[in-house]
Amino acid sequence: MRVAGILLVEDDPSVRTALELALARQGHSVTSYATGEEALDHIRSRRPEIAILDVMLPGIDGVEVCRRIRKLDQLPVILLTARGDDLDVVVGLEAGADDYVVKPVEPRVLDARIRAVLRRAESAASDRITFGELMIDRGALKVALAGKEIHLTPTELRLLLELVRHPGQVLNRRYLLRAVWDHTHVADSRLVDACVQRVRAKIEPRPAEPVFIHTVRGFGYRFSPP
Amino acid sequence: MRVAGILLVEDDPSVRTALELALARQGHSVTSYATGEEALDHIRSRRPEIAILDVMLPGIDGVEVCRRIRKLDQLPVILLTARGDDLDVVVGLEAGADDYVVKPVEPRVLDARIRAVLRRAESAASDRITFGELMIDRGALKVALAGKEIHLTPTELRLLLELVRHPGQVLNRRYLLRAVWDHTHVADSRLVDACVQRVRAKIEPRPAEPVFIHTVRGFGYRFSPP
DNA sequence: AGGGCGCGTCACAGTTTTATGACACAACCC
DNA sequence: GGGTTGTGTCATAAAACTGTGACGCGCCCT
Repeated sequence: MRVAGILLVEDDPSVRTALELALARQGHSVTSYATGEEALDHIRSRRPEIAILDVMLPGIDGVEVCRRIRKLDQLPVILLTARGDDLDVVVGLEAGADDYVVKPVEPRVLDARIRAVLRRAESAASDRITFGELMIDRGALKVALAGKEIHLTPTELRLLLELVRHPGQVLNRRYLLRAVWDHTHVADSRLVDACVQRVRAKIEPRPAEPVFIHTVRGFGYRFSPP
Repeated sequence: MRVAGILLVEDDPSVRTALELALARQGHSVTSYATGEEALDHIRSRRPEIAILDVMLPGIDGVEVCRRIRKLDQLPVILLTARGDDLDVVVGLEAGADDYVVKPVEPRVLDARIRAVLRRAESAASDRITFGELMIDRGALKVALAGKEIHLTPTELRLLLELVRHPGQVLNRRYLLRAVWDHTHVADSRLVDACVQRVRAKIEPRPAEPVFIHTVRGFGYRFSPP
């Protein structure tokens, strides 16, 4: 059975607990928060596969959380709302939600929706992408250079995927530490550098003059296709 | 739903019509041509968001069309080819294609590829500002003058970004020292001047008569676009 | 015109940042 | 248990960056 890391945001404690329990019973692993702020704070380190957001939240509402998630990520989002607020549906979908579920919801229905959204997201995102000679298959988690498959270790792969997710953008070490490792590390560390070197040694035809992962002195690293 | 203006080049009428229909059904707007010449003739006026090119074409083949498109534009390109011609893949990617799809292709798969390529192109193009000939990409931390990339050191870049953040405003040295450096430096030194000078040497076409960073005697410096 | 002052310029050595390879330890797999 | 692989840390080398201060010029004021 496919299992997903779910980020749940719901302010009503009884609803939250009930959903958490139901989803856990379906085999999902759930992390939940009562407010959008908390969720946004932790989204990078927890790296969920899908977010389920109540629309009515204290502080930042679910639609706004969705909008912000979309700015950072392709993360699929399902919005939860009380029955029959049509306006919400339009706003929610405009904010980039993948699906919309009306409360109260049967756990099995929610589970089906989650799987549908994940399947869709997967088929859209799992296609391999190519940057010149480099092919990355995010579905199969495989990397190939000039048609030859290359073995990357888990950490190396996470690092590469993180860089590739933001092509052309400079990502600093702190960000990478939080995104790829679990921010449980000291701030000053050459860890990122070391891992970048390892990835370069594998994917760069000439590691001393990298064409994919560029060093931006004083700031971080940037993945940009040749 | 996101909709794209697609330029399709395919010589086989039945395949062309089928693809056109399928893509239109996914919500895209499609313009199609049977030959590369026609496509290149019209590419400027139609301004598509993405090109889908069959590799085997009478006259100029798809790879060559791709190469020529790349000379004029950043336009994303997906190549279509018959199954299993590995050589084509390499040549195609060398010509600068963004992705490569083997015929026959499921419309949904092609659609997913299109969206993936567009998403990538979009996120790569964000966060830039231009002042006349000067282009500053804050995401990629790149600066270019008249299309030519210019290397700025970290401090130079931070200084330029700080100035650019307040276009038209005069920023004094004390402010700049605190914003760009770590206010751990002596207030009176030629530090800021020296750095401004270094930036000017790189971005000003005629450093003696600056058009971007102006000196305001007695107060500080002002960035104002020409 | 003369003086005062602010600014531009420059070279370079000390400092900071990154690359690289070695190594130790942990996790994992027979 | 013995070997293999993955990962974080460190030492060192190499490269790049930057502060400094002296000097000269030109602007501005009287």
